[in-house]
Formats: sequence, structure tokens, C-alpha cells
Amino acid sequence: MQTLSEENYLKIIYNLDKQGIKKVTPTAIAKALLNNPASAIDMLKKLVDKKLIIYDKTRGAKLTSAGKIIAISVIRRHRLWEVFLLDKLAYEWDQVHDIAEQLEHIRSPDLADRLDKFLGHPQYDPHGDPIPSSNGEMVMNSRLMLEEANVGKTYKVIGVKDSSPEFLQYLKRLDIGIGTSITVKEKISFDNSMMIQIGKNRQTSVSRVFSQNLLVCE
Amino acid sequence: MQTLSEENYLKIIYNLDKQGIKKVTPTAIAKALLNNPASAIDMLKKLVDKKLIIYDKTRGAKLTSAGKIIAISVIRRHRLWEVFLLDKLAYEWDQVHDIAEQLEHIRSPDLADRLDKFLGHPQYDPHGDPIPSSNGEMVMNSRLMLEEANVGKTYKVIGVKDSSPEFLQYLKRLDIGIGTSITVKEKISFDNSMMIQIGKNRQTSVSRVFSQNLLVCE
DNA sequence: TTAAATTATTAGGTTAGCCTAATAATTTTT
DNA sequence: AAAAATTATTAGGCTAACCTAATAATTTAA
Repeated sequence: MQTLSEENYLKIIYNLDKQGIKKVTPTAIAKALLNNPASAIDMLKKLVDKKLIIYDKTRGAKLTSAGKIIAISVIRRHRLWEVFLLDKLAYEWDQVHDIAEQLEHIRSPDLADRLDKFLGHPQYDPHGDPIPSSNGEMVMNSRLMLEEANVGKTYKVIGVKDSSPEFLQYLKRLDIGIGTSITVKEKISFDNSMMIQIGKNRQTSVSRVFSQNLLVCE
Repeated sequence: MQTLSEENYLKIIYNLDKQGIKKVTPTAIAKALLNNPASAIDMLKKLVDKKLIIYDKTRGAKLTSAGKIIAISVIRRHRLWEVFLLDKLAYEWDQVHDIAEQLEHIRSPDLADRLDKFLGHPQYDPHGDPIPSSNGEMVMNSRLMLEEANVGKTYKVIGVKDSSPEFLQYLKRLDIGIGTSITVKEKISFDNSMMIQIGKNRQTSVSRVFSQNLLVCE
């Protein structure tokens, strides 16, 4: 059994690795956790002892398969709780992260599965990140920025990149939320704006800044 | 801001007091928290420093108004989460306590209120205990054992005393859950059994042991 | 009201997880 | 390649929350 803090380190190591960093170093971990490299080293030693990571100076930290299982299950819980907070408790996209950061550590054998079922087995969290299944598989991340979408195709909104109140409010005014379908009608090369159709009827033009901050999937 | 552990102590002090114990002593607290009286004294000192309790050997520990506000809000969160786990995640009555024990410490200014709203402002938790309102008021506890109910009156099920799997399964077979209405048809003095009506149609006889373990309110 | 039992308190120790400051190693710049 | 900058590591400390063991105080029972 691992502590809350160990879970956080494993999660961060997983995320840093996935972000394509060359080497997961104590300094990088400390930066991500807003603490001290010396603290990170303390914890790396502990995780090595527990065989949850392997670590050497030249190659950095790598999760063992046991470590990866824990990291993914923490991420799964985090993303499920984010969906819960957004869908059920009507939080905004920018408010869910900090609370989910706490909820992800609640210990119970079947809580995540029950939550998953209750939420209708969501595929993505409100930031467009895929939710791992209970056996640790994550769907291929087929999300893209609306900017990169193809004319004529229809997409589903899965999240936002920018989650400033301004952007969120603008989205609300356009009736765009998680799951809204958006069809790309036209791309205007002059200013990189886009003509899109929201749902079945509404049509509007959106700026490049807009389309760079809306995550969709096919 | 108080730590998780401080919250637990405040909650226990509140509960012990409410249970009618004459004096909330370090030993009683330690027993409730499954730890050592010496630890309890450490914490009592800390809580006195923070002006969340007053303590002297002869009178025991008493919550200050600041301490009481915190204790009640922890209890509110605990009971709301219990309702969530039971109603939404389909946990059984006997499984919710331990998870709620963790969830009650999640920190967020408006989480409890949002949860409360989402759950439809429940009055009681699955153990029949009243849920404090956001301003800290608790409804008069009008719960009673079915055993004490009056013939001819209709009651609402609010919880169970015994939460063994056997009892819970029996209840499920009788279609009795939180909120089910039960009308007392007759009391049989011979063996203290009862004839009750469940919902609108179903009628059955229940033993004294049964009626001593089902909590209802008017 | 003594003796026995229980409770309160203190002293001193442990562990997890953090810290700073010093030093060693490595990388980057010039 | 030498100097400058960055990173890794160690040593030594800190705090919260627990612990055990010893002692003092109080309560209960004989």
C-alpha cells in the first residue's frame, strides 16, 4: 500500500515521461510538485526500495510495471472525479482540477469502478484527456485542436485547453459543452478563422485563438 | 485551517459529548480514535492553542464555538457523502462509513453545498442521523426505532441500526430502502412482532428483532 | 481510609515528508 | 578546455502525529 505522497510522485513520473521529456530527473519532479529536489531524491529512493521505479542518474526515473499500474489508477481516479465534478456538481472546467487532486487519493477497492459506471463510462475527462479503463488501458488519444480539424467533418467537443472564465463563458453563450457536436464548414485562410456549425442548427464563425483552445475528437 | 487529524479530533469530541458522556477525557478520545491517550493529550494541547476547545482535567474537553463550527461541518460532509455513496454509487448501508470517513476531509469551499444540492437536500444519512444544514443547524432528531412506532401511523425509513449483510439482504427482499413508507398495522403482544404495510400494497409481519433495527421518522 | 485500579501527564523516541546549506558531478558557454 | 551554470547528492534539521515507559494524580473498592 502506498501513501498519498508516493501516489503523487508516481503520477508525476508517469506524466513527465508521457510528456516526452528525455529524462525524468529529480529537478523536473521537484518543479512539478513545487518542492525541493532533495525531497524528490528522498522519495525516489523510497520508491526504488518499494520496486515501484528504477532510477539511475544517467537515465532518470522509470516506472516499473507495478509502479505504472498505480500511476494509471491514480490518473483514472483523478479523471473520473473531474467528470463527476463537472457533470454532476456543475463545476466549471477550471475548478475541477484542484478538488480532483484530493479525491484521486480516496482509498476503496471498487470506488473508481462504481463512479465510472455511475458516470456512464466516460472516455475523456473535461480537459480532453482519455480516462484509463479499470484494467489500465487507455484509448488512443485521438483528440485534436479544433484548429486542426478538417472541413466537412463533424467532431465532438471533449475539453478545453484554456480554461479561463472568459473562454468558458463564451463557450456557454455558444451552447458549447462537453459532448457538443461541431461541424467544420469552412476555414478562412485570411485570418485563420473558421465557420463552424454547433449542434444541428446554429452556425457561427470563430477565431483562430478560439479554435486553438477547443479540444475535439472524431 | 486545520489538518485532517485535527478535524477528526474535533468530530470525536463533538460526538462523545452528544452521546451524553459526562466528561470528554483523553482516554475516551483515544479509545474512539483507536490510539493512545498520550497522543490525545498532545492534540488537545494543540487544539487549546488554536482556541478550538477548552480543556481542563476536571471538566474534560469542550468545543469552543469555533471548534463546534468545524466539527459540525465535518459531520455534514461525512453524512452527505454517505448519502452519495448509497444513493448514487449503490453501496450498501454498511459499506459507506469507511469511505465517507475519507471523503469528509476533502477541502473545497463549496463542495458540500453542491453535493447537498445534487443529492436533493437530504435530511438524514443512511444511518438515520440528521444532516446539518450549511449554516450548521441540525434538525431535531425525530428518528425512532420501528419498534416504538404507533399503530395506524405511517413512517418513512431513514436507516438501519444493524447493518449486517443478512439484515440488509432481507430488507432488499422486502423492497425496503431509504425513503420507503411503512405503516404500522398491528402490534402482536404475544411475541412483540408487528404487522406492517410496505409502500402501498405489500403487507408482512416482522419480528421484534427486525423492528428494533429499522430506523424510521414520521 | 487505605490499597488497588484507573487515568492523566510528561519525557523521550519514531517515521514520513519536507527543508536548507554544503559539496560533488555534470553540462553548457565562451 | 576552462569557466560558469546547472544538477545531483548528502548531511543535518524540522514538524505533525504517533508511540512506549515512567510517574503523578485521581477514583474505586475493599
